[in-house]
Amino acid sequence: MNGKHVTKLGFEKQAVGLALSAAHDREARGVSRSAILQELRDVQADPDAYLHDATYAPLASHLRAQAREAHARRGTALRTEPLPYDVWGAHLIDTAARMQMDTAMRLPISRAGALMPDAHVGYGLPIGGVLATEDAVIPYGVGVDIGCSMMLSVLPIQHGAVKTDEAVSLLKRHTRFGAGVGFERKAWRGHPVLDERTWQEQGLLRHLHGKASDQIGTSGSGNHFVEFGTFTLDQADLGLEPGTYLAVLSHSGSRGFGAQVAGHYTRVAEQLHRHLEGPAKKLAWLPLDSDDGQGYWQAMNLAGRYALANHDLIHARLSEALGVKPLAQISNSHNLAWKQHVNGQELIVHRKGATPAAAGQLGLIPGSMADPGFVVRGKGHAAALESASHGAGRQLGRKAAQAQVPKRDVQAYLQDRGVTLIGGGIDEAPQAYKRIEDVIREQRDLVDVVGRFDPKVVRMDTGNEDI
DNA sequence: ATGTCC
Repeated sequence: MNGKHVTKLGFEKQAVGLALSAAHDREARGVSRSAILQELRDVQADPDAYLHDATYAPLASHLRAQAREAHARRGTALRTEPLPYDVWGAHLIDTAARMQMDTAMRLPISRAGALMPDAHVGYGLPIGGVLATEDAVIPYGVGVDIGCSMMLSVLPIQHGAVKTDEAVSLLKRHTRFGAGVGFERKAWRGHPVLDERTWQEQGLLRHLHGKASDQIGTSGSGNHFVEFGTFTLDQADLGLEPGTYLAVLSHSGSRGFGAQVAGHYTRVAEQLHRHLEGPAKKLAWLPLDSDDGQGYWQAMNLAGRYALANHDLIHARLSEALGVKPLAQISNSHNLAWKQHVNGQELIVHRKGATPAAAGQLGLIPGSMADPGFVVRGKGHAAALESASHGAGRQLGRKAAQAQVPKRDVQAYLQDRGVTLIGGGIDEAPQAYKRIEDVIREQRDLVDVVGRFDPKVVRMDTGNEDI
């Protein structure tokens, strides 16, 4: 037996050496050449069956790894030209975000996409990007804050019946903000999501259950907030009479748990796609039918449910402190991937900072710390992959905002609108965001406005510089 | 977005 016999069977690279070494082993045991060649063909045909074989295990395990890599690289070259996609509010979107979306539309797994009017640059896929892929999921197509979401509770309380001081005190007592933060032991409350069996189904999830439990019911940093405000309905909807109500609006995500899930699977995806370079590097994907693809899908969906559980507890604590039950509650995730039929085909639709807006579907689109947010109803626009913006979108990056926006301008903006702010930073200044009215106007074909929320008392994490 | 490297 020599290398020629083995390469003739189709073994490549390191597999040649491993096959040869196994063959010599069998020869030494007196097995005939033709029998050995048949054994090698059998291992080749079904490596899984030989993973524990005394002679062929190393070869079998290597063949399996080769097959996985080949599977991951299947059709791996980028298209020369991006697939066409529609853009809403193009004049509000900078070139860099458009270029990121172009790169995403060149991936071999991409089938359709759209850019929302709040779009701006992110890692990999731009924020405000919607991307449909076939049989593959991109961790950075969902983003770091997996399951980041909104929730609104409309309360059976006259607006104005809760004074500013009381609202400030309620927010300080019943919400917690910031990286690594959880409720203190005596104030901690659990949630059924923490009892799901899913946590036991992956090593990574078992490992992160403690952190998730510590941080449940809290808000993060950056653009996350919890606020009291007035909710105005011009006509009866949501089971409510027209009028102005006291309401709570929150923006929160999956905290450290989701961030670590994102980090882990992004590394796995990048390892699988070492050939991806430049702007495409962060768009590395996982085949959905691979162990890692399934693992990400399971962890991502758990992070989505966990993020909504955080909102549940935020709203439960505040409602209970006021001694009321919400009249209506609305929520939606805007950083997640869904299985969705697109032109009759089931695809994976990534929304990274985009609100699901199927026909009739309710959603929440916030403005900024001192600008209105809107309850919207989707119109199911096919070219937008049934999506809308997730907010106003950044106009200035965090650093640019710190450098350009004077603190007194932010204070004046807040004062003009009668907004009281706890925490917050210049990087979250209203002046750093696009005008929400412009963004809503650009997507009138994607959503109808149902009602309007005006923030009055806002709590955020403390930014780099307080306002 | 995240105790910004499992």
